[in-house]
Amino acid sequence: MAMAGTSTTTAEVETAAQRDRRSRIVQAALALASRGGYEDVQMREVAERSGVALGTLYRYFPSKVHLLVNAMAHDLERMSSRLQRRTIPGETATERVEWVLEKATRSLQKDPNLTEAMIRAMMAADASVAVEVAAVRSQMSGMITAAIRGDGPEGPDDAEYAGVLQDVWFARQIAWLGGRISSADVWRDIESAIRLVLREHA
Amino acid sequence: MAMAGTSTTTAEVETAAQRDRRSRIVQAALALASRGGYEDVQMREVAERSGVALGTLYRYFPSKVHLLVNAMAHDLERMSSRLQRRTIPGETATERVEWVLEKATRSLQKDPNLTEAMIRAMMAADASVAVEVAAVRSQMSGMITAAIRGDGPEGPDDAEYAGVLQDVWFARQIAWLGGRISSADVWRDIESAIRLVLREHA
DNA sequence: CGGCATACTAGAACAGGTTCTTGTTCCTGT
DNA sequence: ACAGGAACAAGAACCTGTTCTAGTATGCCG
Repeated sequence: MAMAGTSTTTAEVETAAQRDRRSRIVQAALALASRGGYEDVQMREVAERSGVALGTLYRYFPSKVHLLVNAMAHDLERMSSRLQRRTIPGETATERVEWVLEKATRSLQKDPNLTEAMIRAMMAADASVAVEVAAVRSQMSGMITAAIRGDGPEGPDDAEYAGVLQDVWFARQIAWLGGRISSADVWRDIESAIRLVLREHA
Repeated sequence: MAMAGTSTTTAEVETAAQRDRRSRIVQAALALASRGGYEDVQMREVAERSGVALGTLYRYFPSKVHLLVNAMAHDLERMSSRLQRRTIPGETATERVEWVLEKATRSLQKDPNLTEAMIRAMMAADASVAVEVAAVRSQMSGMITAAIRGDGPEGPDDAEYAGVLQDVWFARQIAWLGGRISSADVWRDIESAIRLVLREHA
């Protein structure tokens, strides 16, 4: 009885082959998402393309939503680390946040199908995906707060600003997916929200 | 050819029996949503409970999302017309908006399963549901702008404020559904967004 | 009344996400 | 090397939203 734990069980570590499978799965999902959006990411085809059995796919990602939210976190991570490697241009917080969010928006909307798949997955996420969703939000919050403070000190309300802006950002993306506003409106509305939230932040 | 139109075709009018069916369907959907949320609203059971064939259900509401968004619009309409019949209490725009949104939030969260079903449907809505979704948003915007102006004149930015607040409101509901924040946090975050957006509005 | 389009019923059929079953392969500790 | 369990493959099976089919009922126009 004693010493229950990490002996025979997998625990946390993955073999190289497993990292490989996981990566192939994510790549297949991204490719399919890019081709036809959320509904075109079919689990049977993801499995086939990544050369794993359907059951194995479900062992790695317990649902389609998990898979896509994971892929989104992965994408944002890349973008975020690219950002950290440079100074965000702009004199004011407003300018810097506009720069960052425009870059993020543009980068995502360059591939509308992929964006649609990711946003839709974020929206469909229930409590079982909380951890993955939190990772995505944390990435975005980090980018926004970094832009707010520029090279200055952190403000006490920065996190709150970032939260509201992120909410608006997602909501506008959904409105776009829902055909209620155009792609151009997305950016116009986000920009206006930035000015509204960050007014008086010279 | 001439005079195409409302002769034999159904056009817009519904017989009493049809209004009745439609109402029974919505009621059945609401009951099921209240029982177990979005996933418990199963189209076969809605059909059975409302005494119509599955095909007929789909004639009235072309998808589960249409059905639930419609139900939500119906609900908000009741709430909105109740609001219009009284004066919103509060000295400042902030107080009045807080009053209205808290009432709306509380009213919805009194039945969490029902709320979950409706919000999830709103999020899942694609372009084909744009009209119904627009109706819901318009109801909410109306309530918020009415609260902002109180008995005063309409401000030029009221619609924008209402839009941002509504985005935050929905986003916080989703965060709650996604298990990322608690029911109490929902209200705290919305309140803080109201103050942020409406600051300096005495 | 006789057509005739439309609405409706009952139920099968289809589609894609998810789960389950059976047999095989890989890894780990001894 | 080997026993035993975890991971995997292949595919059937299940569930629920959606669509389709065949037959029946209903209302309407001549």
